[in-house]
Amino acid sequence: MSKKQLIIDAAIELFAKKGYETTSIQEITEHCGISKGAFYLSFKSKEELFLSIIDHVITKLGSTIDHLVSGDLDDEYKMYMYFTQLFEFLSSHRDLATIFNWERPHQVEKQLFDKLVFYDKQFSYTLLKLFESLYGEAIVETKYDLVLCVKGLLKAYGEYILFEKGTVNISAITQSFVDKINVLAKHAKKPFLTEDVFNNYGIISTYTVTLQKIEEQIKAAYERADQELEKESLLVLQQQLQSEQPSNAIIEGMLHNLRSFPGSHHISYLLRLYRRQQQNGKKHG
Amino acid sequence: MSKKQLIIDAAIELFAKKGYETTSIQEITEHCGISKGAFYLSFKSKEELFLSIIDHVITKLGSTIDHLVSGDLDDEYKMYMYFTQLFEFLSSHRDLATIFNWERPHQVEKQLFDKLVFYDKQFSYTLLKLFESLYGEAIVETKYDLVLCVKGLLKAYGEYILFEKGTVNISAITQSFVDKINVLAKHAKKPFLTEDVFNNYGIISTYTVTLQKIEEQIKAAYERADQELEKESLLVLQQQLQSEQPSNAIIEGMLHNLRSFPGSHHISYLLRLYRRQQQNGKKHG
DNA sequence: TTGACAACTGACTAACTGGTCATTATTATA
DNA sequence: TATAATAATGACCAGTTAGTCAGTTGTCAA
Repeated sequence: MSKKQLIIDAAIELFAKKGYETTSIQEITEHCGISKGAFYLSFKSKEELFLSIIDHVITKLGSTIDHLVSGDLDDEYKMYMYFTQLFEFLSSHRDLATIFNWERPHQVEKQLFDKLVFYDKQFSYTLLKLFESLYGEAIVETKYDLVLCVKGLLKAYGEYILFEKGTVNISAITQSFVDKINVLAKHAKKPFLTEDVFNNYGIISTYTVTLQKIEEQIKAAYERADQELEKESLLVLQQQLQSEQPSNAIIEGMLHNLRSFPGSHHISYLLRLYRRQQQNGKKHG
Repeated sequence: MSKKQLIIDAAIELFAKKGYETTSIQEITEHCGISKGAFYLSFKSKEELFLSIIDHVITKLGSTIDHLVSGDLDDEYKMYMYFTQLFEFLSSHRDLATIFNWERPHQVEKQLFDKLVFYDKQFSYTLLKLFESLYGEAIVETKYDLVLCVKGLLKAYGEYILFEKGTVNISAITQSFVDKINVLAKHAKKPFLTEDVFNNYGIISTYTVTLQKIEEQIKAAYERADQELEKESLLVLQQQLQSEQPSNAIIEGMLHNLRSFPGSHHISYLLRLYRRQQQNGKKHG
């Protein structure tokens, strides 16, 4: 196992137990039997470690779940599988999930906050699309409200899973969960979060990826990067985005160069979204 | 305004903005224009300040809501009013609610953790009783599950209120919320959290107040106390609890002596519960 | 065996923490 | 006004923190 992974694993365990603020780097290094100096060979700072862990969990969860959404399964079954995976992930990566559940970044820590807000919005958007294709016209008035409620239910169920020390019956919990979604979708007729209010709240659909936002991320990543290849790749990437006719191949190549670099997953995510938006724009325009 | 209140107000503002761990006493004292030494004239430590804030919020919320539960209003209306008060409290004490929502004590901070867990259980219990008297036999299988779900929904709605900077339509939000509870109570038929599972989870009804637990709290309070009257009152209270025939009058008197002492509210809460338990025990035994 | 290079160490720094206490300012009392 | 009592101060303490860097150790090719 790489040193980086060793540190991440120790940190996840300790952050889950004691919290980010109250866990010192000293403790982390002691816990995995390396020196303090060695830590700074792998990470530039404590904050970078934390960002790294977030990327870690997003990548891990994303790789098991993302393909589900884009697959062409039956919608009902898709939803069932989606939450099964989610609950399974929670129960098999309890420490990781505990950190996510407990550790809330305050607005002060800008980068961290933005990132989590972004993933949250993405998640909401995924749910919205799922519900739209499942229930169609029936929930046109209540769909935004439904998303909010389902996220709330998820928190309650998730917390139960994290709390419960023994094994959890994932199948039973998922069935119960999906039942509730069906019930709410079918019978709840007094939405609070309608589209109007919703746009103010701005959880989901109003979030558009702009070139500027991506460039900000690239710039931030550039400052964290230390290897030449990474730095150059980020520069090339930025140039491509600013040019009139960006080359698909070069962009893909740069992302490939950056794949082991913390934060690159987020950038490529943004890029994918951005391109999808552009295509939709063309279709509708 | 008393110095204590001045500090509490400043602390609430800063804790909400920056978090408990990352807010220093220096910052708090600077924010209200007093010296560091003056802080320690009002509070023994940073932790006591935090415990004080919790008591503060519980007392504030409790005094506006508690009488509702014990009053003899129509159940449906009672539920509506209950959540109205709750949402109103959230939106008019946003900083306070933000702290409660974001700041999670880790098991390490034993006293704090116990206290919050306790209030959480109390809240669950209140909901359970409310639902039982509202829906009766219809939810006998699903009531524990319903409590869990409602708490989840509450988190989602509550977070929306905290997030939303402008004014919030409390009436609309409550109607929507109550509608969801009704829908879930009527139609959700696949409970996950049945009584069995529930007892393991142990959120609610399995929580029994023992004399030992109360004595622990008194002991902890004794160590925090600095005035003679408080100390003596706590000692007398403990003696009364241990004696064969505790005197109601003395206990009430001691609680009265302690009413301005942080934490006394919690102790009297426990005592009320304990006595209720004893009475129920007699009835059923 | 040598030497170049990378990996690693842990004492060290500067800043900050919660908390203390001798000193000073303010107020009440005589 | 003089004296006692109380309130408030901020320099100071011991401890901890993230982060650094001169020096040691290990590795491997020549």
